[in-house]
Amino acid sequence: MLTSVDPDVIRVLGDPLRLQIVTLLARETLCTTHLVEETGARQTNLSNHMKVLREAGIVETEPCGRFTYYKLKPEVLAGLSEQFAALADSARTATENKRACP
Amino acid sequence: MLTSVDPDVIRVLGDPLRLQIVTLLARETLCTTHLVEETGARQTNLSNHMKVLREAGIVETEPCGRFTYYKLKPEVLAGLSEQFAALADSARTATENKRACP
DNA sequence: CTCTCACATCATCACCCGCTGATACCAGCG
DNA sequence: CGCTGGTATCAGCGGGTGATGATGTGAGAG
Repeated sequence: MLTSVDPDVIRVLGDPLRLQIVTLLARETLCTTHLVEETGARQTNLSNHMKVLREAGIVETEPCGRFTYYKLKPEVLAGLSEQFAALADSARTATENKRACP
Repeated sequence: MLTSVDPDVIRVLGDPLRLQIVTLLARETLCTTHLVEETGARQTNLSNHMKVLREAGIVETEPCGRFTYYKLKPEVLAGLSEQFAALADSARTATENKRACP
């Protein structure tokens, strides 16, 4: 399969702050306040990034009183892992598949 | 390990054109001319992206006469795959690790 | 030797994107 | 209820980034 990885998800994870958020969320479920403390970013900035992550389907929200908890969707990361593994696998055999010079 | 994935590599792969290039190179080793044909992008544009991919350590160049062949470095993709797998694994158990509301 | 082609580099421009401040919304609590 | 605090949304600004054209370099053909 010519499974090209979904560029959107990768682009979303390409931002350093968002990647930090994802790394934090991979350890524990956190709410916005915690993320503000951990990252040092402004709340409004965080909220923006969380929206991006939400729309990319990487995180889920879970309201708890007036707090909003975020947790990762492991299957998305697992999917990425698989797709990269497939690319790596394909790349290993591609070294010999050299198209002729024109 | 709190192996946060390298943001640089991911950001490089976040660009749709570069991801297309990587997908193509995962199938066969190609030179710039082939990539121009396949992607429809300008040569100078391609060369820019190839430079980015080269500096990110994702591809290797192999001169062949006056042509330059590019091939992927599978270990980079494999590393990404592992790191995402680790994140996904960690995320699966993180759902219960909910930090208390402040 | 010279000319041509493949490729890389440089400088420039325009545009997208993330950061910021202001503001609206919603849930508890008194 | 009204107030307070946590969160989301919106408009605007500035910097980073990708696309483009001109130019340089090096290898092979004639």
